[in-house]
Amino acid sequence: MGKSAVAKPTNGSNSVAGALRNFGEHLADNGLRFTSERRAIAVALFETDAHLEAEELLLRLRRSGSRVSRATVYRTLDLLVAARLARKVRLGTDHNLFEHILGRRQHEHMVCIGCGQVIEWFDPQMDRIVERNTKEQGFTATRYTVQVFGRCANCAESDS
Amino acid sequence: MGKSAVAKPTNGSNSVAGALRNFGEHLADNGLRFTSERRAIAVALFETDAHLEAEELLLRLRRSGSRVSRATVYRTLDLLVAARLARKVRLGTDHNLFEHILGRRQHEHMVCIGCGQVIEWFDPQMDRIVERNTKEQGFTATRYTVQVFGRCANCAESDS
DNA sequence: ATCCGTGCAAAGGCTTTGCAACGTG
DNA sequence: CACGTTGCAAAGCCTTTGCACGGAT
Repeated sequence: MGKSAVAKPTNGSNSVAGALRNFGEHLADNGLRFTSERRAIAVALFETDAHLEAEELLLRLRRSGSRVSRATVYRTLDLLVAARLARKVRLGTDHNLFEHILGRRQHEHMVCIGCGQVIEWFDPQMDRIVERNTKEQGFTATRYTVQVFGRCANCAESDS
Repeated sequence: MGKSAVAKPTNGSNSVAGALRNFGEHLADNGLRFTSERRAIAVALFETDAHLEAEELLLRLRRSGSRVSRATVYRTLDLLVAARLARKVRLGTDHNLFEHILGRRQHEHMVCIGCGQVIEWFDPQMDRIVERNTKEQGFTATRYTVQVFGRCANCAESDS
């Protein structure tokens, strides 16, 4: 398990530059090209800490003038995941969300079923629990995800 | 959180009868009918401890002579989930799996990316971790799920 | 030239839904 | 007779893919 990254400030503009460089290297290493479309998509994902669906990302790109296609968005997001610069997560809906992992440490999610808000959380004990239980089964874990559903403070309050 | 059920032997034929009764009550409470199709689908789900996709369930039903439609399978599975007799889970694929919860205690899953095997596990500390972290956020959790991906003992071994 | 990348539209795969026919209370 | 149910096929949705065109090496 535990590639528990060092805690870093979340997403400063300089780290975006670094991540772009990493993406470029990953592409080069695989004989792929760092096109303007790929760059635009990577930047759009890197510049937000939100969990975006492909469609929303496409929208943002279009609003900022990029004319990339939906297909390229999906293809590039897969590349970013392969490059370990992004994560694809499923939070109770029928579609995928993408989040970058620029200097963000490993974390899990809480999803408010009232307003949809997503809260990130991290507990150092999670690794231990997973490790203990997988070892017990002779299982070698490579990754795990936890999703908690419920109501956030605001929504719980407005439950009259 | 914690509706951590009492641990009971998994799925004896008598508990199936009980669950069918519960299902019938749930339907009656909501002005719905306990049809032969619904009964057949419930039984098919109750009699296995596996995690089934709707299609597989449909196949089993057809093999055993029931001529239910795919639509009815989906509709009934939703009813079973609403009745809290089944759970719908997503284990890394693009489709849902269903599992009954007859006297099964709360549990999480480990999925082998080699052979697809699903191992159930439970750790009493999970509840505490979730409780502690949600409380910290003023979040009221109603449920949570954990999925661990990796290789099972067999598959890890055959990694030459 | 070769090979990778893009856009578009079509195809895919799972799931839901509209609708007419059907059965029960 | 009313109303819930079912089956079928069609529609929906997100995501992937085939293909021809274009660009970079």
